[in-house]
Amino acid sequence: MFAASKIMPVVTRFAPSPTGYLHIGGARTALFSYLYAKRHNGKYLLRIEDTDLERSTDAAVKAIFEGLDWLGIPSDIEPVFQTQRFDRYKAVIEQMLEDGTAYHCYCSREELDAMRAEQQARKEKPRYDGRWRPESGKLLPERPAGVAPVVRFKNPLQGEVVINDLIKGRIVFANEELDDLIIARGDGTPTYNFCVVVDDWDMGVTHVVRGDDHVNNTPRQINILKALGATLPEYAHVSMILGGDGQKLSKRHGALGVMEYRAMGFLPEALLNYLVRLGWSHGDQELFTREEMMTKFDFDHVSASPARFDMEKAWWVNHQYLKSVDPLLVVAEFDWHLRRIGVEPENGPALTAVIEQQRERCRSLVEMAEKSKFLFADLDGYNEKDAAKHFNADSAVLLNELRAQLEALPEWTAPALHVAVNGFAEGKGLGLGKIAQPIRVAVVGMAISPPIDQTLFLLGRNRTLARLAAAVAFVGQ
RNA sequence: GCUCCUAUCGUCUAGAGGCCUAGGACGGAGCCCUCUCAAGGCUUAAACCCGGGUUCGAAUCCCGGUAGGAGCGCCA
Repeated sequence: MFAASKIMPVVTRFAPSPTGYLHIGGARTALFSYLYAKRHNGKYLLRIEDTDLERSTDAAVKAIFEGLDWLGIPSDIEPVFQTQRFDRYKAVIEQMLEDGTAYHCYCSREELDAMRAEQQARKEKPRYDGRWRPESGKLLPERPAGVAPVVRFKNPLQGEVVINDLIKGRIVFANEELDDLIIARGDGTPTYNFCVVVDDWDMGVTHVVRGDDHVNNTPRQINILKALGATLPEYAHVSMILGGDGQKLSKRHGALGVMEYRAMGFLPEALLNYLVRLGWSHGDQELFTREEMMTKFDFDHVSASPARFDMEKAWWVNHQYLKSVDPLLVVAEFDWHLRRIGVEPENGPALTAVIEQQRERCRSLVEMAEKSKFLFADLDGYNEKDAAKHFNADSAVLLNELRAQLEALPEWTAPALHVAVNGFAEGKGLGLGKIAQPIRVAVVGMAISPPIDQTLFLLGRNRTLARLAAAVAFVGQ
C-alpha cells in the first residue's frame, strides 16, 4: 500500500460547491492541492460540486473560475461538473443495490425528524436507527404506498476506520458511531458524500486535500470506497482560516471573496505567498516565488491548528512583492486600479516608471493608484493642512522664481531637475525641505510624493509649470 | 449530549528528548538616516494552557483536566 502510493502519480483536486464566491479558505485549499501535485509532478484537477440544484448558481461557478484564474491556479483538465455525471452515479447506486451494499429506506422526513428528536432528548448522538436495513432473518416493515424511497449505504456495524491524515496524523473512528447515510434522495439524485467518493475514484485522485470540517465525513467515505473495492486515497485535512479577531469567517462576519482582495490592492502572487505561509512553514523563510512554493511545499510542515488571517502581515507581504517584482509584472494590475478610480493611464507617464518610483511607499495598489493620480489628472485642490503649512508669501515668491528657472531648463530629466532644484535652494541659502515641500503641495496637491526630482520628471514640464503658476496665483488670492 | 480535532510571543510560526538563556517574521516601542511619505539600519518588550507521569533530562512522549473549534441533513 505504501509502495503503491509512492509509484502512483499524484492526483489532487479542488472541489468547491458553487454556492458563492471563492473565499480565502477555499483559495488556500486549492493552492495546497495545486502545489502538492506540482511538487510531485502530478496533476491538479478542478471539480464543481453542483449536485445541490437549489443552491448552485452559474454566477458562483463563474466567480470561482475568475478567482482561481486571477490567482493563477490552473486545472490540468477541463473542470468536471457533477451534474453531468448523474448517469454514472445512478449506475453505481444500482450496482450497490444489487451487491447488497446499499438498500432502500422508506422512512418519511417526519419519521426521521421524530427519531432525531427522541435521540436528542435521550442525549444520544442523532443517527438513523437502521429500521429498513436488511439483515438475514430480519423482518422489514411493510412498504408504505406512494413513498419514493431513498437509498442508504450499508455501513459496517463493527470494527473501526483508521485515517492516517497527512496533517493531523492518526485518527480512529468506531463504526458504531457511523450510521447508514443516504446516498440517493427520493427523486433519485445522488448526495454529496457519495458523489465525492465516486468522482475521486473515477478521476484517480490519490490525495484528498480539503477543509478539516470534512474529517467527520471521511470514515463514511472510506467505507463506501471499500464497498466499491476502490483504492483508498491519502487524506490531508487543512484547518480553517479565522478572521483577524479569531472568529470564524462567515458571510456575515468578514468572509471576503478572493476578488475583493484584488479590489483592495493585492497582487495575486503576494496573496498566494501570504496564504501559503498561513499554516505551512519552511524554516524561517517568509517569501517564496511560485517556483519555490512548487518545489518546497509539503504536508509535513502544515499546522494542524486553525490560523488567523492577519491583514497587517498580508500587507507587508504585498509590499515586499511590489518592491521587488519586475515592474512589468505589476503594470496590468496597476492599470486596472487606475481605471477603477477613473484615471486614464494614457494621460501620463509610463506606468513602469511610476511603479518604480511609488512602490517603495505603497503597500497596496489602491494606495499606489491614489498617490499617483496627480500624474494623470488635474488636481482636485490642495490638502488644507499641507497648504496652510507650506504656502505663504515667501514660498510663493520662491515658487514663482523657480518656475522661471525650470521653464528655461534645456532638458527635462530627473538628474537635471535634481541639479536645478538643489541649486536653487542652495542659492537661496535654504535647506532643500524649504523649497521641496511647497513644490510638492503645488504639483501634487499634498506634501507626500516620491523624491522631488523624480516627481517633477514624471509629471512633465507642461504640467509642472502650469501647477507652479496655479499655486502662485492661489497664494496671491 | 455524543464523536472527532486543536493548544509556543498580540498574530503567523521554528522546534522530531539534551543544540532552548525558546529562534524568525508581522505588528508595537525607542534610536539613527532623511526634501515629504516611505524604505533601510540598530536596539527593545513579548510565548511553551494547567496538572500529573515516563526519562539522568520534556516546549517536544503518555495520561487527565481546561479552553477553543468541527461534525452529528433527502447541504456541500
